[in-house]
Amino acid sequence: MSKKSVQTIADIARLAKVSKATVSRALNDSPLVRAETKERILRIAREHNFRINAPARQLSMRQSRTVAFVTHAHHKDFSVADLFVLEIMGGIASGLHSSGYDMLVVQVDPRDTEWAHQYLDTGRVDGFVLMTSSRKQVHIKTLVEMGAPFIVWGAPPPDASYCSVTGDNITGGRLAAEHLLRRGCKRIAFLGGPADEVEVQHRYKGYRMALQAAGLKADPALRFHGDYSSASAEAGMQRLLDQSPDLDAVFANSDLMAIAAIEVIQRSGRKVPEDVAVVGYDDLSIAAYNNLPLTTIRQNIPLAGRLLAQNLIQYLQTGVVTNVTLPVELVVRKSA
Amino acid sequence: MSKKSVQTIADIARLAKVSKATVSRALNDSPLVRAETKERILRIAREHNFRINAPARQLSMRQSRTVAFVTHAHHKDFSVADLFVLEIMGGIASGLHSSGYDMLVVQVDPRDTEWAHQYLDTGRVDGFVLMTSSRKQVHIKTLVEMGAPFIVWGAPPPDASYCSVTGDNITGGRLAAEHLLRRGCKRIAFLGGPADEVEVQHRYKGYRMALQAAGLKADPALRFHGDYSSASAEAGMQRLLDQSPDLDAVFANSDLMAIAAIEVIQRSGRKVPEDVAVVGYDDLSIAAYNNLPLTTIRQNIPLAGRLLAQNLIQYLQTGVVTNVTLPVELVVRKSA
DNA sequence: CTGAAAGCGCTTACAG
DNA sequence: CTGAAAGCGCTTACAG
Repeated sequence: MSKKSVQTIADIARLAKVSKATVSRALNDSPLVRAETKERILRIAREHNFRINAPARQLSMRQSRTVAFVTHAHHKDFSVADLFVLEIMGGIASGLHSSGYDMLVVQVDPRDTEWAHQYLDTGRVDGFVLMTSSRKQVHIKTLVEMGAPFIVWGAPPPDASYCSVTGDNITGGRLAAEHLLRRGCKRIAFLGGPADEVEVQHRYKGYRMALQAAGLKADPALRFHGDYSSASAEAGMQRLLDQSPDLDAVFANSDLMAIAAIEVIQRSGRKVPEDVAVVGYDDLSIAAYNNLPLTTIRQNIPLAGRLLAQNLIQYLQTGVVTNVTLPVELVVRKSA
Repeated sequence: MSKKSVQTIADIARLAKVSKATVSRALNDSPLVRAETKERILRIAREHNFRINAPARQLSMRQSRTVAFVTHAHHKDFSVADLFVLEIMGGIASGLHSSGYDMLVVQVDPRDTEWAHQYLDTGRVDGFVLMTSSRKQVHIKTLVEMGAPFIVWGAPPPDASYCSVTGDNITGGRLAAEHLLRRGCKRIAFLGGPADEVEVQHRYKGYRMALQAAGLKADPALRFHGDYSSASAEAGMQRLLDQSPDLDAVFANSDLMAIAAIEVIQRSGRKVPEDVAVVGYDDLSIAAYNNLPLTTIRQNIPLAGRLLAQNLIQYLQTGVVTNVTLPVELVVRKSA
């Protein structure tokens, strides 16, 4: 109601006594317009609170400057199990925002194969950022075949031709095990995520390397793979304890798994970290807040989010494929 | 690359030997087109994997079918303190999705007053959903003055002319206190959120009503207001314990506050729930996962999210203003 | 440096 | 029920 008269570049053009083309150029800071003309136009636009129409611009330029953050909740609804998603999403949103991009969040049904088309072919988004949970091979394959621009959080296969950012999982596994060894632990269990994930394999590799360097070898009986859920961690921890009552440490593949493991350990009458030391992974905010603050491997999640955003945008604009590995660090608190 | 030939309704029109207008009508399921014509067009569109161009449609219809979820992280980045936001966001996204709307997440700087214009005046979104944290009076005022369509989570002032959905806070407070009274507690502390929030006032009112009905009166020394953060809850709980060492129960205004309170209580050498019973609020997923599972007042958060979406869309389409109050329920677990 | 004109891909009065 | 045409508000060759 305030400014019904000045809504389009045509209005500005009229006021500035130039053509729409010139207004458009001025607004886009084109070098093709004389400095004073540009200034005058910009001033008028500002005075009248002019805002360029996004859909018109998108239609004309054939790009949306919008990126879809694709995810699906672990269960039906988002819960604390999706805390990682929340934390990284903040970083992604902020990274996109600082480059003038918007973030659409799309929750896909894991069985849906049309979602990418639904968003890309309609011109609603320019690209996707995928989380580990939505990073099924079939999805990646579809995206690659479509020629869809995307970036994934997580380790790519060696021959991957798409963008990714991932933590340094080998070092992460090594750091966790080394810390535990330094504490004097000898029977260190590996409470892992899914065995078929590269990340998990890398963490195991780092863990094994550390053990070997200490003259120990990885005992298969001390290895368990869950799915990152608390439930799987509880079951796994129980099983490890039953099979190997002498274990004196656990390296869990996520903070949530570590928290669940600690409960099981405590319920068994053992003390953490005295009887069994536990190190987690991720350093989610909850790790520090936990009843027993977690010793864990920090992945710099907000930074990871920002890099996902930046590198996807760079890919969109230049076609450059980047694969970045983020350093991780050990954060010592109370659980080990 | 697969279908360079069939990208627009003009292509479909050519194939179906009708006009673009007819294709458009068929695609929009207009009653103005004969059933068989419609079917034929739809079939052709499907066969060629046609997807309508969103920006063109948005430009033409002057609406984006996109809604902004506006929030700002408690701290710089999202953390477990924003779990409520994550959980409700899931509901909102799913509610929007089922009506064919998309969700943009926009993180606003609390000092920014331009954000609404930036998204609405540019035609990027049709409306906003605001969380309590972004629901500052100044923002609401701006939105109302702009005539911006929006809905807020939280209790509106009695004379509000905008949409809202909120929990039944009076009943929530009453239920919590009644449960504690039923357990035999007599000295029940109120560990509240900000004193100036209607929600908090309502919860206090319900709490006071329950006490009065039991012949007790609310002791001001047992009342503390924080800001929902763990830190404020810790400080508050400590103070309450110092001032009133005889307290035997706490009604915390969020699950996160309850969890923090429990820690302080336990550190003081008291047992929960034996010495001090604690009830939380919200029933976030973390309430059940907590080391000591929380007795709490459940707000059906996913449902709340879905209603926020639905009612905003209804407002966008019909102008009908709704204010819904969601029932709450007591969930008894271990902490009280 | 600037403008006239075409084009982006839809929708929707208007006319039949 | 169907179509021709105008219009949504931008951008960008093209010509000067």
